[in-house]
Amino acid sequence: MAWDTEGTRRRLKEAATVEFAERGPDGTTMARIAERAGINKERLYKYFGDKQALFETVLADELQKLAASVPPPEDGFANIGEFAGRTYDYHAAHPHLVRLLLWEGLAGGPVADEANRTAHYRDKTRAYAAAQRAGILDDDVDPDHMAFMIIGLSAWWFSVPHLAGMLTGADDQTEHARRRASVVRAAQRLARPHLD
Amino acid sequence: MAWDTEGTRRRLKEAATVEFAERGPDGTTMARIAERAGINKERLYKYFGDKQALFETVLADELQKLAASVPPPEDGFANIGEFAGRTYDYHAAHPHLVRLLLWEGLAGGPVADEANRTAHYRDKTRAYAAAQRAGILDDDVDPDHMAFMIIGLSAWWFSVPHLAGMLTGADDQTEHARRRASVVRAAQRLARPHLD
DNA sequence: GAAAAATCCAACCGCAACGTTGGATTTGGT
DNA sequence: ACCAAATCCAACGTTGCGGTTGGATTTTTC
Repeated sequence: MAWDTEGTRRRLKEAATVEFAERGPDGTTMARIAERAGINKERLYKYFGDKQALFETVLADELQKLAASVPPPEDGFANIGEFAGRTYDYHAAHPHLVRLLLWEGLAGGPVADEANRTAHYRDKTRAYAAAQRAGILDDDVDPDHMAFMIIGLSAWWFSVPHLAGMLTGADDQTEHARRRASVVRAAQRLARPHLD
Repeated sequence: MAWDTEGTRRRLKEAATVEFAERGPDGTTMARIAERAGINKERLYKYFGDKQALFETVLADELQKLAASVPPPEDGFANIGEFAGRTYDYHAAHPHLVRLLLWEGLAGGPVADEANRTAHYRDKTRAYAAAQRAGILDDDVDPDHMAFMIIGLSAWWFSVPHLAGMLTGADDQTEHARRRASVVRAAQRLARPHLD
């Protein structure tokens, strides 16, 4: 088998993603990551530095994937509900991400990849503002807050799943669909113009 | 000084609340809790058992305080916006609680005080359902999901403060007021009946 | 075939944490 | 005065983790 340094790096990062999402930065051990990847623990340090750096790499990577998978719609949020729905779908398919995000916020350490993320959210806010000026979205709520709350509507379900469970019962197939529908409706009600 | 076992218990619990909220179950050490309380570490075990049990006690206690401080309004959610605003205010004044809740969800261990909490949420859902039947709230979204999302609108700001910061800038006094206003408006738009 | 790079392996250091224990000391009740 | 309960104190055993290191082994490259 040929040397495959990119593959090694990727396998380590994937294992780290799973472990970090599951147990958090504190609960995760470098030995477990290596074991899960089937690669010697010592490789981790050569490739990623220490644990904190590895965590930041993992999180930055996963955020990139989200941004690539759920781009802001070309219609300028004309169908904001479906946009929120697609965000919900992404989180449902990749529950790692929200968990990593929460671990990061709770730990209170450095914010991974902060410059890029800030720029990304600036663009997003601009897009919302443009949609408001165009009359596609209501301007009842400031664009940055609207962006933040739309994210929240989708992600909240995966942020406190035990609370969701106590309120709604176990989330089987039908409950999952029901939740998605609620997210879509809530986003519409929150952001679409209406007469009141 | 007289023996004050209740006071000892309370001081330990308060110290534990601060530490657990700040660093989470993993990051918190029993020694630090005792040190913060100014009480010998060994007392913790006599009073609360092990670390996990202490954490559950702390969380159950803080949830009781929230329920006592922000009761469902007597007007049956006629002013749902202000109700969400008061919830936001409580979280702003007691940022411990959301953090404890998130640590619990992420850790994935046993749910503290599950029976009482489930009952509490059942009642809450019933109250929302009644308000919907009375025409005070829109029935566009199922009552359990509405309750869950209203909680989310208030708590999301404190769940991912670093994300909020990247979107809105630092949260000084004015930003704080702005956020509260957005929560109030969002809750109204989400739940109040309107013609569309 | 030799040198260089990637990987594995195993052991190590230092440290910090959980939970316990055995006793000394203080306080309260009777 | 005496006994029981609450507290303090200091040390312990054990476990586990982060990060490093020195070398053996395999693969690539030239």
